[in-house]
Amino acid sequence: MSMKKRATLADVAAAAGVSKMTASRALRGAGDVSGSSLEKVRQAAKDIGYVGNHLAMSLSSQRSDLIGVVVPGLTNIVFAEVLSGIAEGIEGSGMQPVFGTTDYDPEKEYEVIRNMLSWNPSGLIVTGLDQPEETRLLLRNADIPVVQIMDLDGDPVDACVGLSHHAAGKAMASALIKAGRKRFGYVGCGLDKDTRAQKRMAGFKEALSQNGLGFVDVNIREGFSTTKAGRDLTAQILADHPDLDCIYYSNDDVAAGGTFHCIASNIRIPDQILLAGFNGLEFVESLPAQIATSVTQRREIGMVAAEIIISANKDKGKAKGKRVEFLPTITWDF
Amino acid sequence: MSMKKRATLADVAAAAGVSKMTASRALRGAGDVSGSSLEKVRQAAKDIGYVGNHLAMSLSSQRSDLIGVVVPGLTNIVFAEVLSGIAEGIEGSGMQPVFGTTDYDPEKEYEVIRNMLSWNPSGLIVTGLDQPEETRLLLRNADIPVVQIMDLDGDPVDACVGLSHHAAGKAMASALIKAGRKRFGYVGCGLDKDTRAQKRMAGFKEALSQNGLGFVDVNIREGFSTTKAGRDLTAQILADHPDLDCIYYSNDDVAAGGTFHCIASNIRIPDQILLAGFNGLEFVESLPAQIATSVTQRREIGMVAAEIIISANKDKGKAKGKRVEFLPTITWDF
DNA sequence: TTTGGTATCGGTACCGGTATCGATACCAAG
DNA sequence: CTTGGTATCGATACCGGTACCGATACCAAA
Repeated sequence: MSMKKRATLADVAAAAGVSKMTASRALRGAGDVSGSSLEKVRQAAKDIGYVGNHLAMSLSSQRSDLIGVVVPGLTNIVFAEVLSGIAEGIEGSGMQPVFGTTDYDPEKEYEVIRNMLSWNPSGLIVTGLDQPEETRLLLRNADIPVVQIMDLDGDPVDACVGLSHHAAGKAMASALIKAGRKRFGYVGCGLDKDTRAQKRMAGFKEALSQNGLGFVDVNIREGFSTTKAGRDLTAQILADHPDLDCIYYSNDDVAAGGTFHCIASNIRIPDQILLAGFNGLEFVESLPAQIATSVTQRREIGMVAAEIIISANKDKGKAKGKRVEFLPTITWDF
Repeated sequence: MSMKKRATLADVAAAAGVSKMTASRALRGAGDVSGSSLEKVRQAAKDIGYVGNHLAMSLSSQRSDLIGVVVPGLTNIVFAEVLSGIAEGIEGSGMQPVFGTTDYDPEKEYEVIRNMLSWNPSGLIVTGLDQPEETRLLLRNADIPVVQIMDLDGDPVDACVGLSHHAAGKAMASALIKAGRKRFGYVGCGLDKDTRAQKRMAGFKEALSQNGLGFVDVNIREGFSTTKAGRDLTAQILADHPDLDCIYYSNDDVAAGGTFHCIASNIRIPDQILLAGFNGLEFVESLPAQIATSVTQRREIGMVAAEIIISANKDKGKAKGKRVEFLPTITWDF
């Protein structure tokens, strides 16, 4: 039973009493097949339990129904949500996502992309715009639609979908200044590798200095963004500077930790101190204390990226160099 | 430039002055190649920028370096972490994960698995044990290693890695009873589809009734597990039963919402009420109030599943029917 | 009746690799 | 000098589909 090889198109054709080609056309819904043989082939395929072989199909037709997705990692819910959006975007198109993670390591990213290209994917979705030139060359020469996501601050290889993190940081700073805050701290994780968090911080800093302000203190840790790190770093920065009236965090996970520290230490939010994160994760609105955040459209970014690739495959050159911006909105009733 | 087709093995062979076969052997590190031609081929490949074609390789060698992963969805961090573990487990093996989401829909699951099989994957990782018979047949006939993950309560098709949710629910109930709690409530989301949450609840209920206890109230909502739902449902159940001294949640996300409600409403945790979740997500230990949870090893489950598939491919039949249990531990200083 | 167009089908040559096996060269042993 | 073993290499036949083009049948128009 298990020794029996999987049925091939030839088996189906034989069972239906037609040629391989007719069987192929019938199952694909390509034309030039009479109603009667179409029915015969379909029935035969069902009887035999024919499954088809994407490998052979892709090789011979030179296109692969595979979409490569490259993200830094999946420990952060943000990229999981992007993947989820991609999965939704390709729904019904018959495509399959293949993914690879880079751990924010450019060399690993290069290898992952290289490896993906060897599957002849119909498109590539890559996180960020800050690839080294060697990687960009790889992408450009791939001759398939490439969509870079999550970031708009930079020079895209082809299409891109996302937001300007620099602008997002700047906007948040402006909002916080307008809210009357004066003594700013910054708390973050993984700033050494996460270029988008760097850009937000830079934008934030720029807006501060345009208003004659600056960070009173900056507390950064390497490694993953965790709630625990946020709580610890916040305790630390507030021990050093009890008079801070605002902290900007690298993202909501870290900001949540800050929130928890303040609640546990009876520091009143937002009267005494205002906390601001980034992403607009689901739990933020339910926190027992209100914090500010920039809501990003992660699912939508994934969806649109997937759709661009699909439409670029249907209509060659259609989405060339397309650029889609999802402006983040700041949640806070200033 | 972009019209130029990708270099093939034949191009490399020509450039190196050897036959296709020798080039193939050289690049794969298979034997029967002299040092000099090995060097020539490697150099030629590098010069040309040869990338290789997994499609052709897989088709001709009849194995595919692809591992199919089927999860309910990626909106929940739990499955994202499993994927992350899988990515780590296959690190360095040259395999690539392809994933598909089912949205807890059995029919969609069937289609996704079917579609994946057509890529001739070297293995399949599928979430849960509760597939309908038709799907099980598909998996059994696939004649590749299949690992079902996250659940052990049931009859696996082949190998399985995970935990008993029924036992986990029971264990949590026992612990809470031992802690002196008497009036139990239950709050959950998506119980209609999530069979593992159902099993936890059933186990919990069983332990309660073995101790002459029961749920005072149960508040369930369809749809995703969100913090907001947890907060709302908790407010509701406590409005109806202000005297509950313990609530069991379908998972940590929902439990976090409950925690936030209690903090915002000045309900003392854990004196007045003890909250218990499931999963042991990272943020739980940093919450401003201590809640109980069962810590599951999600990354490890993914890693081990991936490793089983890899070893099963190296050593045919090696991991047949293997079963690995990751006992969850309850975090609470009872 | 001849001509030509349309609908339906099948033969053949690939797609880009690998498995298999036979060929060749070269050297040590008999 | 013959024999046999080992190292190296290439020709050929696939893997399971699809693209391309030619063949056939049938019917309407000339």
